[in-house]
Amino acid sequence: MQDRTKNTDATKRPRGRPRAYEPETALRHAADAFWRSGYAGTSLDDLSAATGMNRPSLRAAFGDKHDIYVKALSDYWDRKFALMGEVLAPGRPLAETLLQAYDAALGIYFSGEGQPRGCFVVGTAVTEALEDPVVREIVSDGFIGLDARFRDRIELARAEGELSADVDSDALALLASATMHTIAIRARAGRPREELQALARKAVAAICR
Amino acid sequence: MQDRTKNTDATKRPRGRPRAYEPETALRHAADAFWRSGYAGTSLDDLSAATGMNRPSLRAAFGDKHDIYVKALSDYWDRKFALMGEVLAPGRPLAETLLQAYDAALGIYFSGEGQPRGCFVVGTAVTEALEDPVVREIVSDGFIGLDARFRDRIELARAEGELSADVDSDALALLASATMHTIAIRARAGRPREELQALARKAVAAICR
DNA sequence: TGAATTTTGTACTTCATCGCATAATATGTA
DNA sequence: TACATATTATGCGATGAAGTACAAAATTCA
Repeated sequence: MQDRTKNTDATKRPRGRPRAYEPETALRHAADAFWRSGYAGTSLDDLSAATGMNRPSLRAAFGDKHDIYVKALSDYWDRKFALMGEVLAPGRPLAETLLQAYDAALGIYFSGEGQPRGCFVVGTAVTEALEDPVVREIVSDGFIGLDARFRDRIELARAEGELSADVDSDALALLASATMHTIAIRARAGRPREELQALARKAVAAICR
Repeated sequence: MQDRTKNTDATKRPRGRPRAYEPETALRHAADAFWRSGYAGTSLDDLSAATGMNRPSLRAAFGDKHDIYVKALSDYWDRKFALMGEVLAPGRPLAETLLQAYDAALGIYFSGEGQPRGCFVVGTAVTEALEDPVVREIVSDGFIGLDARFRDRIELARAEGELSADVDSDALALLASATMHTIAIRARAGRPREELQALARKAVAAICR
């Protein structure tokens, strides 16, 4: 048997000096920094301060600034899609479902400590997408994916007779995505949460009319 | 009479060495640089290269980087509002009017040499709006102004019987703005112009249904 | 106890960025 | 022609940013 005096955990530790951070929470803190100031507006020192890691550790763990950003961006999409997957599940009226989707999004857009921050993608990645092919593809694929989720859910409502049979599910899905985008933009532009909730209600009513 | 041998223009020139640039075109070129790389991603050297002016001249003419950006942003809104004012004028069917509004917007979003660039506000200012109160207010005011233009035009169509009397003009205006925003975002994310034109057609059909 | 291993922390180098000081240039005015 | 004026052009200094080399620290393994 092996000696385990120094390792009280059940999990087997790797060999050298243990990490002083959890990779997932560190990446989350790095994302917070990017979320605040954007990609170009965030320095490695900012990331270092946000994560509590020094620059060499940051590099060893996640790569350079661009690598860190791409990881944070992908992680954001993952969480957003997971959330939307839950919220858009069938079983409730379409209007209620859409409203909850926007409410869930607002929960993310106003998740900053003290101040709102909008959508990570719309607020930071869209700016970089023009000159950064990697970011551009991640952003583009995400938007298309969200369109598809909305379309599937709306098409379901149409098939079940909740919407008139002659509506265009694609068109309504685009309006649903557009509403998400406009909320994301306005949140970062400082519009208050209640105003955006009211906007969502009006938009949903118009889409489901 | 004064001697005018050196001044062939009819306009009275100021006293010292003449400027080597036109302020308006220089500001436009500076805006192009910001439009490409965003506020934080653009250096004074970039602006210098884009305008052909050296840094001291830039500063003397427009102030520091932030001043230049704010001037470019305000100028962009001015031109966009002028364009929307023309396009949203009454006299044609609402659907045709909205379609032309999106077409005009696409004309701006694809006005870059060779490559698309999206909306200056959505693509660059929204990122800064979070931490820059001056930018935030300009952005927010602009969005609210565009909402109002759309609402007025839609309300006119409703009052004239073009839309059913029980539609909510505010709600439809929000969808019209949202459609503009989603087009702006997607253009910067690299979606082709034809796709966005098709999107606009579907959105307009759904809004005016 | 000591070697091996992995991470941390400090510091150094290089380059970019910004503001400003100063000289050169091009005009109008006397 | 000389001078005043306003701009352009060059360059310096301080600061920030990014990458990396190297020693110190904390752990596992023999």
